[in-house]
Amino acid sequence: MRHNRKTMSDPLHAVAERFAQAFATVAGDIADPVVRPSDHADAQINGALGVAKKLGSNPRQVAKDVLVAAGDVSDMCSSLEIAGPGFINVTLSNEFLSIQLQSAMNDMHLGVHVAPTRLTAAVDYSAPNVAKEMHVGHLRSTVIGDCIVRLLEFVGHTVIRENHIGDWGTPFGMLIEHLIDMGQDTAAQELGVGDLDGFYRAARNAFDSDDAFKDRARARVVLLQSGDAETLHLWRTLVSESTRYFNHVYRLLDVLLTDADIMGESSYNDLLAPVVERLREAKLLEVSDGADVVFPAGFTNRDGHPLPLIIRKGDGGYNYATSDLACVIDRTERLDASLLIYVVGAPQAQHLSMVAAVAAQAGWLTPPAHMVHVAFGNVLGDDGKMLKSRAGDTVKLAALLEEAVERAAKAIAQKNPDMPEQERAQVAHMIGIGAVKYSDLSTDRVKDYVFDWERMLSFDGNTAPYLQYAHARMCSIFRRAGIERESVRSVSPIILEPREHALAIRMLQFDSAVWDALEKYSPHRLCTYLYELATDFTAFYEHCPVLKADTEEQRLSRLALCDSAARVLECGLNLLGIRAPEQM
RNA sequence: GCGCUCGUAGCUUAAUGGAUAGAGCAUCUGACUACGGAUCAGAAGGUUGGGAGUUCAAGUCUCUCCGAGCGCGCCA
Repeated sequence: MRHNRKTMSDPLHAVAERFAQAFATVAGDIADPVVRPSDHADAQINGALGVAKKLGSNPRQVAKDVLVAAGDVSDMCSSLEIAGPGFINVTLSNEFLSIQLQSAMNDMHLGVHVAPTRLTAAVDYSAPNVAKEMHVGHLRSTVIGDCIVRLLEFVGHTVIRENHIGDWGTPFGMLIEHLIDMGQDTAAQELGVGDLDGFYRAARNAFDSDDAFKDRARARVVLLQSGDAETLHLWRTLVSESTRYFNHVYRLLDVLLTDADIMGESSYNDLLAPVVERLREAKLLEVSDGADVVFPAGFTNRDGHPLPLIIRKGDGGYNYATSDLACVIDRTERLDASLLIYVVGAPQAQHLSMVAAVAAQAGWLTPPAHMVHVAFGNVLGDDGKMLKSRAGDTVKLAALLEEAVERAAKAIAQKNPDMPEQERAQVAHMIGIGAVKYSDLSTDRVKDYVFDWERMLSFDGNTAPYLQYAHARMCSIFRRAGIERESVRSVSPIILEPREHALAIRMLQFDSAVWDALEKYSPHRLCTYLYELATDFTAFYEHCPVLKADTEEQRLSRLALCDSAARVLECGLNLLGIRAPEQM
């Protein structure tokens, strides 16, 4: 009985739907019931206040009229009370919750409704540079982008992952010459073990200190751009050794990116000249200080004059604006994407909005197609400044992830010494990486956050290990009970106790939690939901005996609730890109 | 100078314009030979940076001031 749901499972939506007609009747027009979560009940209906204002009548009276107009809703609500200035407090009936929950749990998406219109989305994220180490700056883009990709796919959109790696430009002259000096095999080995920074530094050093090298490097750039076969071969060595290393980090990080997702800057080389041509044909191009530029409306520089987007530099070269525009064309015209997502740091906001403005003016980005900048803040050290290593340089992402796994392994060894060595290593990976990712995803992405090992690896509070532990407990009940989880999936839950009631509502809200996170491109909203789910579960678990339930019927019902909670939690963590071990 | 982002308990933070601003950590008080104590229950902690405005209702919207960060023509 597995199917894709078109309807929403969140009971608050059901309440809103049920009361919509009553509100229309009373208001004489379509009026939003304004159903919200409540501290005073399962939900509160706030719409009467607005309607009363419009009608010039008493809000409590409006609320009364709405209740009359709604008629018998006892199949959904066990109690409706008018409170305060005109709120309607709603308590949902246990029978209703039981039916809804069983239906949601029979669905392969656990009640999350599919997108009403399916889109093709291109998500631009991660984007490391060839021959440069990935550092914490890439962590956020990669982890947030990965989560957004998973969310989009989950609700049925088609997603094209775009890893826009930095594989082109003037630095490649010196990098290739350094590669030649080192010998390809030696260089490949150095790059292969991940010492990209050492390689880059050495090349830079030679470039700065050796004039002959500098001349060779400049000549090499020309060769590269003219497509010289030998030069391209050397360039490919650099790219492939680097991507091999990126893949090592991606596997460690447990994200979806593969080689198939790589669309480096070099991929757009042939599209750069057409960008200029098409802008010229569209009569948008102007010459300013020897450069070809476009002046999009509404942007000014520090003198208050129009701010240009430079399409072609005075020396005839292209720059990042050109290739970003080429990307827009490629994504809208070749890939037919209508949702262009950029998971890029907040400082690039102005640049991206200028690109969007020019693309729109040129007709390459016509509604409903649009660009979304999923901006994020910095990772800070405990001094409140950009995270740096003790020596003061950037923190290598790989080293940071390895430390996370080590720390998690230590914690497990201490708390669960009986776990076999090999399993411990796997679980340590899930917990360590999960902790890093969750700490990145669990606060509003636009803010900076402080990187804190202690806090992210704590088993208390809003952390990945806490959620993973809650999941492991849910699973362990079935081992104790000696039955398969699947065997309780046809049980219709009996909801009686307040904690069962609260847990059921929470699970049904997975639908809106996922959509809320997706619509705002804010993974932390899903994190908050999962944390609340975990705390609701532990409260239930504490107060409602499962294995020692009064009757066999109740025991099965509660086991079904445990299984459902585990499924929702695992699915939610999965959407965040975090694994949920069954034991830890 | 102009623009963007941020400012919430000691710390880390949440909150579709809705009632008494919700959590976690730390602190304090309870529950135990425990369905995994890697737990649960409770207490205390706030004039949401200041001020004004819009609204039946503002942490949320508008304006202004203060503070922090970032951006503002040929780097990406």
